[in-house]
Amino acid sequence: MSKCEECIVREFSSLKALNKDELVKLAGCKTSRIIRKGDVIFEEGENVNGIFCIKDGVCKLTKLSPNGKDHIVKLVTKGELLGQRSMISDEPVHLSAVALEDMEVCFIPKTEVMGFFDKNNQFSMNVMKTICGDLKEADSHTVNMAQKTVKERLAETLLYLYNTFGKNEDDSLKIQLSRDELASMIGTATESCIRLLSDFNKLGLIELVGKKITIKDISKLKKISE
Amino acid sequence: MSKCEECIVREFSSLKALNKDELVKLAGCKTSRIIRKGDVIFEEGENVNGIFCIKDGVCKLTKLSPNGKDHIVKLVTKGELLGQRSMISDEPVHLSAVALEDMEVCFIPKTEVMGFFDKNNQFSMNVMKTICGDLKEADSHTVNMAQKTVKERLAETLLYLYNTFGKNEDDSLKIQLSRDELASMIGTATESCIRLLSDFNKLGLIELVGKKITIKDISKLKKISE
DNA sequence: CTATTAATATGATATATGTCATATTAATGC
DNA sequence: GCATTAATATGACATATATCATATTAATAG
Repeated sequence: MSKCEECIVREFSSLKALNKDELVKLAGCKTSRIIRKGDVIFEEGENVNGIFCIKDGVCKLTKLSPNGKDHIVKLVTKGELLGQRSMISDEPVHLSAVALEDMEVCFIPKTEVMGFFDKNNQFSMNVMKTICGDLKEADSHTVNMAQKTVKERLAETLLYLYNTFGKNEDDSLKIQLSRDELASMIGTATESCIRLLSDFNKLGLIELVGKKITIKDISKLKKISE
Repeated sequence: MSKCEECIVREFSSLKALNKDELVKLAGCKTSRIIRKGDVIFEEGENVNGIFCIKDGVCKLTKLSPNGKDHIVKLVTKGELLGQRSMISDEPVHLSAVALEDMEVCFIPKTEVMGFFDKNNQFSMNVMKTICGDLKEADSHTVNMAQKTVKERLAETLLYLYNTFGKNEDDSLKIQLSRDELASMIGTATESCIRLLSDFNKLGLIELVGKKITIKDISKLKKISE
């Protein structure tokens, strides 16, 4: 069983507030899992009863809309936690989590984590700040969806993917999303997404080679995204 | 100086976790204010350094989008708190608050509230749960904006206003929003909002008399909202 | 390696929604 | 009470985006 002390999640997440004893205790109750690309970690409405620590990989959080389409609400990557809101609210998760790449995660049961809230105020504050950050981001997304055009949202999302997940040696975006997934992030039809990517390509803002997307003109994309 | 013990905000908000001593302390440091309809309580980017307790009235929380239009993110009413996220994140507020009616609010300085986080775990949990609820709601709004039509959103919003704020003796919606504000809630142009209201009126789903809106057919509105 | 399926791409068209113009009505100040 | 401004309403039109059809290309299974 690997040590939580040296884990990347401990370094970047709310867990950084835990002391040695607490981390040892954590290591004792966690379970590790390998998750394959496309696998479902949990599904909207499920009772998760704990949190996931992402040691490696990226997943999408999606929400089913009444019309039956999935919408990608957020991408979550290594170093981050999953399922905090649901645990605190003591409710089923309101989003589904699906791996976009092979992942390595640990699961910590709710009972264990809830104990830290009582005993470790810094941990509580960290979790709260994380969720507050999520809330701010969510509000901003809502306004973007309501006020920006699809083109603006696409430009913004491409820059977000570039800034958050970086690029490969050939400069293409490191994170691989299907056109369908990209469309589901920006809230549009797949065809519209493809069409606009095609337009951006023709304008020299990006380059499309197979599934690979390469950002060519950051400043122009920024301008388009407003 | 009025007592916090008997205040409606104490009854409904996270503050219900506070004991008598804590409430007395609160009463000593709070400042009361009357706010007139249309007045700004705080503006996006401001440092608020505390929270507001809404004793009476309703306000809108708005966010300015890059294109210069305001979007109404949320309505907040008596019994609720304002400015928690900003206080916890230790950041400027990311939304503006403007009174939709005459309001009565109390302001509690940050220093005072932050003390409760350390000493009163139930209070911490209450605040966390509130913010988690806001987050869930915000995600749901994002998906609605991305996936639903303006018509669906209008129907949904009318039902929300009806269910949350109730009706007058003449059955019209208690809360008074201008067409402009309603449009800014559902994320559309004022003219489109007016047009759809007009359509709903002709279909007998609602009744329009001056600014007053009366819900006539809840189940059909529900159907439209999906 | 080939067959089958899924993903990407593009055209044609329909439709929802935004924008601009202009009434009409209500609210407000003097 | 009248003038001025703001809010509501409606028409005409432009345009962004969705939908449906159909290639084309890539991925996958057998």
